[in-house]
Amino acid sequence: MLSIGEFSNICKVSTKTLRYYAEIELIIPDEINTETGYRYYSVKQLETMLFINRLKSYNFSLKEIKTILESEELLDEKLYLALTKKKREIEKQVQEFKSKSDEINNDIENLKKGKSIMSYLESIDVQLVEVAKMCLLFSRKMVHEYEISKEYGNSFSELLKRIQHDNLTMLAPPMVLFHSAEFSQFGLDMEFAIPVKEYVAGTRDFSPRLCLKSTLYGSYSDISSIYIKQREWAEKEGYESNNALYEVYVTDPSQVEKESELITEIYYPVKKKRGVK
Amino acid sequence: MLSIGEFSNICKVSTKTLRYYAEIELIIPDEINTETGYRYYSVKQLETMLFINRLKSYNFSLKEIKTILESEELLDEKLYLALTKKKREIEKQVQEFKSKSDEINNDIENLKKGKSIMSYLESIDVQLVEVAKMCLLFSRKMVHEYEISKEYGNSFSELLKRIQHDNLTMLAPPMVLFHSAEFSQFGLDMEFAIPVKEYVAGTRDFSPRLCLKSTLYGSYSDISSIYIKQREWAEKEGYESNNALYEVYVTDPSQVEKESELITEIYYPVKKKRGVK
DNA sequence: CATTGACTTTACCCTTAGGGTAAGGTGTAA
DNA sequence: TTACACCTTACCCTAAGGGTAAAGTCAATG
Repeated sequence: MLSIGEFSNICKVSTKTLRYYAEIELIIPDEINTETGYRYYSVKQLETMLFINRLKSYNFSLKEIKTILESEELLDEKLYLALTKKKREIEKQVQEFKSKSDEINNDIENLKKGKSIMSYLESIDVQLVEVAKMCLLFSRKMVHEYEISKEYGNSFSELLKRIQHDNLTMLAPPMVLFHSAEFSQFGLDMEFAIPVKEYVAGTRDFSPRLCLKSTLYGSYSDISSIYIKQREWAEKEGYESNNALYEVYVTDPSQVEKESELITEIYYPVKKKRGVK
Repeated sequence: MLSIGEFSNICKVSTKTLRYYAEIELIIPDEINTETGYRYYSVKQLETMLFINRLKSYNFSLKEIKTILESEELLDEKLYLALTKKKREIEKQVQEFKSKSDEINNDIENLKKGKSIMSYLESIDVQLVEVAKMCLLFSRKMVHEYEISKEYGNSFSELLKRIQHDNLTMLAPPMVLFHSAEFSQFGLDMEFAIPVKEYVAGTRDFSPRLCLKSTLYGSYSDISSIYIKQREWAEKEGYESNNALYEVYVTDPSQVEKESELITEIYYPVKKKRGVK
């Protein structure tokens, strides 16, 4: 039997770690003196520790390692699945890290040229536009976060089916109106809509009037910079929010191959602030 | 002025996070109502938040971001250095992740063949050998962890200088004896030594007698598996530790290009346990 | 046999970047 | 006035241990 110190020295794992692992029942000393509480490990446990370290080096969490260790009989099958999954995770991470690295490089180049790394903000343009009244075929619902991307597909395909079935005339690309800015308990209050020519059941008038309009090229993850630019513009020019924000999907997300080809117009309905010239 | 909720919605950062950032003074609301404690952010702070998010996406810690933000005047210089450093970190990580991925692949292949992922242990061989008495030119000292790799170079080059100066005859590659298994407050008790033919001042007899001998090919990071195999062997055959462990550097680490070309012999002095046949 | 020094135990606090929840105060529109 | 949405602080939780203290234990030494 090996004391915790000996075990620690042999497998190069701190005693602190060994005590922690015993606590979470990842590897429990084969023998514990009931009087003194001293932990004694068997030589056999050295290999277990080696196995744990190997999985740890593959970025498995201790919880994951524990479930693998506990699966006695099917260990190799479980291990195979776990390794395959972990490999995919790691490869995804590698991709992410590489793009981060590219972005950093880009910023570094900008800095060398004396440009701020936030200079991309200047390329976002905000226009004040008057949007004409239109007739929307719409479908408004509360959508939960986890079903949001599914709901895009569902709702628009429903609307498009309706358009085809009733032989309606699409006047503009599909759009979504956000009647709430955030997820409540019931989800997000979204209105999926397509401008059509004919006034029929299930359509309504929509007249946003004055709007700030910006165009987002590429990934949706940069959306906040658009919101920010619009806010800044409004603040500077003395406008304030007037209605629910909406977006127009100029390119069809389901038809676009690369995220970078997406084009989305962001409309922020505003009105002149009272007391501002 | 924007309430915390508005600010949160615009830049897509949770209110919880905003409160936390205020607490650690990363971004403090421009105005705080002294009566109600309500936080109000300025539109200008939206861009700061965007900047923070960008750095966060590059894996900067909040502490790092804070120091960057605090460097007002030299911001661009500091930023440049920080980005360059972070890029190197990320690229290093990518390399590490890639080798992990390769190792996982290797394990997966083994599993497919029905071999355990720990099967590499079987290729470590442990031999019981009788080591002849030798005369060591030695230098024993307490070495701290942070100076250990430096100390390898220093100590051996001193010993080699001595050998050259005194015209001694080297009989075997350099070695290190570990008189303590772990770092104490004063470091690790290491004896750097080279077997020589001549008995002169600064030499001593060394007679380990029976030893378990294993050879480590490649990186030192796999050392614990060797220790473990030797322990297992000793346990199985009824031997126990008899003296300080030592290593022989068959290849000169300073001359070897790739880690994988390193060859190190691990000697574990043992004796037969009493009461075992 | 007693003492010393190395080893071990439990217990408590700390780390990152917030998430979750509760209890209670605030703002505003009907 | 009353809802109801929004805001506040306070407390506990996460993962994987590191650091430290106070106290108990082991083995070798004198």
